[in-house]
Amino acid sequence: MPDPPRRGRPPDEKLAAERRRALIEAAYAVFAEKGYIAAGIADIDERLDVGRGTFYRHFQSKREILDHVVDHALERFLAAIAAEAPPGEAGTFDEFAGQMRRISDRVFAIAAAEPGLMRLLIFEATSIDDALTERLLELLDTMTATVAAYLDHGVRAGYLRADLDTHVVADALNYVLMPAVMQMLRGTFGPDDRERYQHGVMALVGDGIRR
Amino acid sequence: MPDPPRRGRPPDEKLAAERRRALIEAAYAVFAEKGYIAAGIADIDERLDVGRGTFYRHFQSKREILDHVVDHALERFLAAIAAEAPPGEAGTFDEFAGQMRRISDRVFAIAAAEPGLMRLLIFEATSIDDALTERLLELLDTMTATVAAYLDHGVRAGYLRADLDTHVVADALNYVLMPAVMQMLRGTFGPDDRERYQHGVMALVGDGIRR
Amino acid sequence: MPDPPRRGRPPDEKLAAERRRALIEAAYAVFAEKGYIAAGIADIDERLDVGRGTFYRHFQSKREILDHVVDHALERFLAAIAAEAPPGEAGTFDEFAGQMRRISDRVFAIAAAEPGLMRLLIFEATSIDDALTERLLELLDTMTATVAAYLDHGVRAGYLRADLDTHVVADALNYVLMPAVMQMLRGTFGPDDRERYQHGVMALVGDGIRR
Amino acid sequence: MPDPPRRGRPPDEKLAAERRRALIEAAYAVFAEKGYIAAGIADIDERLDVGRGTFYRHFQSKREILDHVVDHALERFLAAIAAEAPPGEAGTFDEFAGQMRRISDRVFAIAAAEPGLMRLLIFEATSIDDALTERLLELLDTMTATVAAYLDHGVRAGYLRADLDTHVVADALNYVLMPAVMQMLRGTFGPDDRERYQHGVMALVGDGIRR
DNA sequence: AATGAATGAGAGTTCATTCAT
DNA sequence: CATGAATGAACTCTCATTCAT
Repeated sequence: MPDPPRRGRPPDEKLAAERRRALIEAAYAVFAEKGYIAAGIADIDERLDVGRGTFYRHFQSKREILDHVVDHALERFLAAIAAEAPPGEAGTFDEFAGQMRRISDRVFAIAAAEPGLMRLLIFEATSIDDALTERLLELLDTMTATVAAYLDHGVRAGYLRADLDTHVVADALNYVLMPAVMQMLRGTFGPDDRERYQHGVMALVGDGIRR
Repeated sequence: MPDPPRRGRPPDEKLAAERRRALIEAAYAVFAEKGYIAAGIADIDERLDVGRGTFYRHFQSKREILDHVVDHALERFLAAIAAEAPPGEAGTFDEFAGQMRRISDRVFAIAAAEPGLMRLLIFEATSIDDALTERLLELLDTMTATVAAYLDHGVRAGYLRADLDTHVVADALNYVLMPAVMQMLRGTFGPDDRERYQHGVMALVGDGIRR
Repeated sequence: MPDPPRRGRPPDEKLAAERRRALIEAAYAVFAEKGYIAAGIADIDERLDVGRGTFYRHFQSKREILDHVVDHALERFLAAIAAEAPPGEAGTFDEFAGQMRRISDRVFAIAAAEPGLMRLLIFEATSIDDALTERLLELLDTMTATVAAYLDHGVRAGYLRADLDTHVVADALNYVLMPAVMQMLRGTFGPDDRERYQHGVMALVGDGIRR
Repeated sequence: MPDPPRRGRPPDEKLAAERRRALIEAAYAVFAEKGYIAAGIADIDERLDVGRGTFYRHFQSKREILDHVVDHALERFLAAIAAEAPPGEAGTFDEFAGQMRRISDRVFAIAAAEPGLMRLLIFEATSIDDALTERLLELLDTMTATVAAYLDHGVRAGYLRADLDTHVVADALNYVLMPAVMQMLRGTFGPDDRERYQHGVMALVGDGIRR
């Protein structure tokens, strides 16, 4: 005999998941707009026009939903990096430069689309929690390690200088994105500026790392 | 008609100015330690052992004193840069490199001495206020403009590449300090790391900008 | 006109009654474990693995089911007393003492088996409601009246002192159980203590009431 | 030179102490009326017509002020006992009986004056906190130990039975007050009832413990 | 001029109860 | 008839700010 048909309204897990998603989205929007600390649970509820307690059906606390918002964001960054072909694909410096270019394009695209998210991640995280700060720093470490892997391959393949301190260079390359990101937050950074910026950095760094 | 002569003991303006200074200093220490948001007016008052209301005799709000604290901090950064000999002094690339090195030494020294201040400026400012964010970004602009002036001189003097996009390079140079600053905030960045970092960056960038 | 014959499956009254019973039992367990105030409707529902709303199909409020839980408990106490042979059965003081002993044994047994229930009845009831307090006090009155009936019989039968204030003595006898009950709630009252306690009380009171 | 005169409004510790006292009193009244759990901080504030935050200037939490309310109450009980002449003063059974009588008079007086307090202590304490329950049980232990000391003296002095289990009897004597206290909470226990009760208990117990 | 007691809006969170499905 | 998602009032507690002294 199969499971007896359960009485009543089925738990509709899709609905619950959808609510969670909607709440995370609303929280993301509110956090991005006002900042995590200034934002209130009420702002999130009002954005969805739900009651005060609904939030707490789905998340234990304000702090918890922040983790989900951050998860969401980190996944996007990691995807932006992982979408690129692996280091081994590049046989020449120009191919390598193309890889770097595409990764930075994707990061820029995220920053352009979601400046509030960047602010939340880069600037507010450290005010909130050691755990959160640590997660963010781990993301940066991951990005550094990824770029370092591309550099290491370049050294082995012979198109980058043998004496590169690849870890330092990778760190610097990552952070070199920051002035552009910060100018995006100001709203004074259009596609032309971005083009100019990427080109300038490559011209600057290119000779420094090329063999 | 001039102000009528005031009766009684004149309000001691020097004393009031001193109080203000002391309050700003205390606020500086408290904000650096706990962060602006987590800090309370009470913390500031207690540090000076004055009553709760005294604060409001000298400042209109918590937000107002933050401006003065930030003034204080920005001055230090600007002084760190201004202390260096003007661009015109450097006649060779090596002299220029020495200038850059000394500026970055001073910035590192501030960051090492006052990590809380860095956190406040870099990470918390944007959570608080658009006006404050704007001020911070202006500081970055000033730093960029300053470094760009050194670069422009180098181009004119002939020891830097003629085709440098000096503004972009200056931006990037400034932000290249950031990974180091962030690692300082984590407490995982000793003097050796700093030496290695500065050296690595210079090796990387040197060839890129030198003529 | 009689009720028109209902269409469809008749509401299964037996099933509904069973649900009620199960809910009361679950509430009993939950209230005994966590206390009425700390307990939530959710705890009751979860214990039966039913939905949140089911509770409200059978009871109007948290307060209402408490009445039923208390009913249940009071019945057990009354049964503990009623199980004893009626006063008329005892012809001698020793027989009377045996009756008292057996009644107190039964009350102790309930307390030992269900300390949470005792806590609910004795200590929490009065925090909740005047109506509930009143019901509890009526139980005590009933117990007093029952014991007084045993005493009255003993006076008439001649084995107890003629000048006993039977109501006062009955009251006192009931409450003399309390120190033991309270020590049970503390967990510092084993069977030996109970034996010693009952024996001590009987030695104390025996001479006071015996003719 | 003496301490320089401090500027500003002096801390006026008397005022603060008075506020504390007033708050404890208000809390006592509110807790006695509605019970600790049902009472809100707002009730206390409104009773004194002060703002919401004033409470928290003087007490860290709702739980903390309860401790002070309970302190207050326990002191009264201990004073009621300590006011009696020490055990050694009684040379005869009648003098001993007088001592017991006066102690119980004082306890009754407290219960009559403050039924809500009794309810709070006896009935609600155990719902709140293990720490509070423990404190209450310690009070009961103290009362038991005190009465046991009177009994022990009586045994040594020869006017009480040599084979008394003094601890058990003391426990029972203490709790024998309870029916009266509970009836006071119902408001159905006037001075006559009390007289009758005390007399009845003494008649009952007197023969049981007297030599 | 300085004090610190007082304020009260607003925060995050809980939970008995309702009701669309 | 059962369900469980949704509700929202009420809770305890915080803290920037005010003001009588």
